[in-house]
Amino acid sequence: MPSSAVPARRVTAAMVAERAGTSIATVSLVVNGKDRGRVSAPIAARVRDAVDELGYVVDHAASSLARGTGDLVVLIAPDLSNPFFAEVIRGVRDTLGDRYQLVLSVTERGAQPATSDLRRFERLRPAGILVDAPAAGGSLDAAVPVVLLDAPDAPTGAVAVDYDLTSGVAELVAHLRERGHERVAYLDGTARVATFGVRHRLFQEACAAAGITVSELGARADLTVDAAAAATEHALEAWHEDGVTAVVAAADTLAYGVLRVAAATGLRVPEDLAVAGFDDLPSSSVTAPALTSVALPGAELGRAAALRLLAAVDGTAAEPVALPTRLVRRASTGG
Amino acid sequence: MPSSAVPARRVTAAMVAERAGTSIATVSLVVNGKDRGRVSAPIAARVRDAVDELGYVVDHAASSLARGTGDLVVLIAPDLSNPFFAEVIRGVRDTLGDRYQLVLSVTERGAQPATSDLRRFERLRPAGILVDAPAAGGSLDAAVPVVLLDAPDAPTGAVAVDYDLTSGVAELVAHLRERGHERVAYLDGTARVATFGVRHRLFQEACAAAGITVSELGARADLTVDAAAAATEHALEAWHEDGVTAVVAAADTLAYGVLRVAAATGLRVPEDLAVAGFDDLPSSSVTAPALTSVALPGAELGRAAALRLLAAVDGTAAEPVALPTRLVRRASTGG
DNA sequence: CTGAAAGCGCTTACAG
DNA sequence: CTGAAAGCGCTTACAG
Repeated sequence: MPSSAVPARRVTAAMVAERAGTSIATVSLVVNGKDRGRVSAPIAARVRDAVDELGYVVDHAASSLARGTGDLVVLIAPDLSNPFFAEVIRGVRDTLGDRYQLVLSVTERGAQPATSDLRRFERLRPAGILVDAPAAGGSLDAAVPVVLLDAPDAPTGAVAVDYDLTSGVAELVAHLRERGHERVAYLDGTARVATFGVRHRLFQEACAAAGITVSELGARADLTVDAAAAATEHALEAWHEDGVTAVVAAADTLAYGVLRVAAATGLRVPEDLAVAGFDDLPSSSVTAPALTSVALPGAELGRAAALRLLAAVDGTAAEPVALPTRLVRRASTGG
Repeated sequence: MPSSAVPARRVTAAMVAERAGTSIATVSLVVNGKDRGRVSAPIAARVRDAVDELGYVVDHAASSLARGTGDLVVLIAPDLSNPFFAEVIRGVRDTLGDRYQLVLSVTERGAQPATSDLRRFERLRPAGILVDAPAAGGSLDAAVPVVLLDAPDAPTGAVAVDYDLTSGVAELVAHLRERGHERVAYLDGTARVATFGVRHRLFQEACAAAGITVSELGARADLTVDAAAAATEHALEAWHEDGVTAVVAAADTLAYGVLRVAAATGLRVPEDLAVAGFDDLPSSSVTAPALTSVALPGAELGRAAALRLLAAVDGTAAEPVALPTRLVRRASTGG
């Protein structure tokens, strides 16, 4: 039989009640664990048996309609392909436990989560919504608890978890300084995400403080290796003429593009051009050469966000946080 | 105001009906586009105005309860962090259009989607479920249409879309043969996924046919760079003593681990050891050296799967497919 | 063309 | 301790 051709009959609470010789109300109490002191032990046992025998599962639509809210938690993110998110998801899931069911949603290619995405998911009556790297400036309130991840421009009062990039950036700039770089270029992302703005700004400030000049000849690209490679190809000669000896990219993925072009044009990394990124993706240890990067611990971000969502669901307040970051030195900057 | 502290009031069809001076039934017809010839133009217009003014959105729980099914499509996958999935997702989304809303679910770390995952999502009354790389042997029927992706062992009759790996593997083996390899090792994945079994088997068969010996000293690892590196470290010396000159990994991620260990131990790739993988991930063009890989076109897989799900939803039958694959030659095997 | 009403499958006071 | 009943917000015959 085709697995999709013979829809099994849906088992309802009424069927369970009939089999257990009791009422629907009692079934509901038992399956929701609200039977303590409300249902006698023998009846509860009969209900549980019937549930097992019939394979009953509470219908989500009916339940969340009656209750007003369900057990779904939605995580909206711009780009799940970034291995960084696997970590975030793991962190969220671990803290959510199995009282809640996590589902993910990716925005259209390149777009940041916006209010419209939130609206679309409010319909589902989720217990809460997590939004990663929301579009800058959008008002993101909803009829359900919302926690923002990596949203340094979140409006005051919004529940948000962020990275404190100052430590990581300071280490990066000190490292570049140590390696003798005096003139560097910055390869930014094109996405209008606040965290990119912060990375760029902090980097500029730290360079200024350390006496490093950031070349006017910055470039920007979509968050793909190909786009970054194209942007680099375009800018490389100008960088060289401008005396640039190092490129810092707003994300590891962008830095990969720089590495690819360097390899293709015979440029030695780090001797001719040092390269560094942000994220410290797993693959950054196997690029040619291995990539120096400001590590952004994804699982911790996910954990912190989930904790705050749970608090919001319970009506408890939670302080915003900023997680510390650090530099991972590798061959692309001479270790 | 905290974005999560002041839940906006939910707008219902009753509120829209009152504002438009009509009934709930009429509102339902209009918002669902079923008003042609059933609702007069002026009333329909008033309803639409009221919808806009109030920002009404049909409640998903109520709607799918009344209708029996909703507009959600669930994609269950073992590992979204693999950039391969970004492509699959893009393909699914593009063909689904916006009549359906796609949500994703990742299984617990390392686990393949199983029947229990299906059960959990049936509750949501989705229009259909897509399951990528399901656990081998599980019966995966559900009360909703299900399409399997990358499930070469799917029971007859199940709707599945797969890769035809024979062409890609044949090219890979011919390429290795051309480069003079006579003894190779295979680094398998540990996940009990059918597609891995197929890759391994086809590779062995093709090698046998081409007169290449596959070393008994195979290894296996979880689908992470770290795990693959550990497995490689463990096996490397034995491979060398066994006369192995090339390693083929069941996935690019695994091949990355081999590359890392090779680099760390001063082994030259491909001179001392050639390396190849499956997937052709975007980052495979920037590894050290760039990785030869059997390309598995993710977006096409997603598109094919979504098409078949739409057919199943409409009650139409659809033939299973096997998408063609090919080899991408790069430096890790001497191009 | 329009709306009152039944019903989707639950949960939760409420009365017994 | 137990169950009848109202209600969650829709959709869809059905009667007008």
